Amino acid sequence: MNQVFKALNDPTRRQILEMLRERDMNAGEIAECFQMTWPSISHHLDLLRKAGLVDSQKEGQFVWYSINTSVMEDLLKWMLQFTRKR
Amino acid sequence: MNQVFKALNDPTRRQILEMLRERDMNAGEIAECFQMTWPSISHHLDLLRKAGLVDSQKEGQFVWYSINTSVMEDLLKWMLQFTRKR
DNA sequence: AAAGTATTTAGACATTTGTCTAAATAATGC
DNA sequence: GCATTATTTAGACAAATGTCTAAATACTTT
Repeated sequence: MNQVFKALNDPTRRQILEMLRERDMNAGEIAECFQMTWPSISHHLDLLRKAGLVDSQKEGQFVWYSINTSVMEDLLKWMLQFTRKR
Repeated sequence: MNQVFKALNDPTRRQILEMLRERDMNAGEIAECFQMTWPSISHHLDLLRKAGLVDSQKEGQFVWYSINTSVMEDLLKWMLQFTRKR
């Protein structure tokens, strides 16, 4: 869970998640959406993947990224404890 | 929203929130639950307060902290977008 | 096999973060 | 008013983080 919170604690990574919510994207497409070098984006994707928030799959020269909502659902459960009555 | 994610990105602060979910506590009570100096806990409480996740109220020499779930609900909304079908 | 495209790895560097100690502020009780 | 208790502020410091440039890896096309 620690890794999930860590991964979400960056605006670039959260934006990547929001983009992947719409459709799967390859690393290059993602990088082009930001004014940041490819290695930086690659690093962000790595953190998201390690946190289990995205999956990656190599297809030819491209690496496709997709969102993995199951971890997000775990986080949701953690958060729900605060909104329910004590 | 940035501040909220920042505040949640620390195990001590998350534990404080979980404790405050059960009951309001003063700063000293909270500090005693951790093997950490009071100034460190005070700093964590400050970040939680600035993120809007807790409220504080002075009463005599004590400062009472309580959880504020409205910000947590905003976060919940952000998160729900990922679990719903695209 | 050589050149080109897509992506990651390695290493450096400045900034941010979490913790500490020491000192300051504020309320209470003698 | 002085000592005691509760809490915060200030300042220092090591560790973690986000970004960059340069180089490496892997696949494709010629």
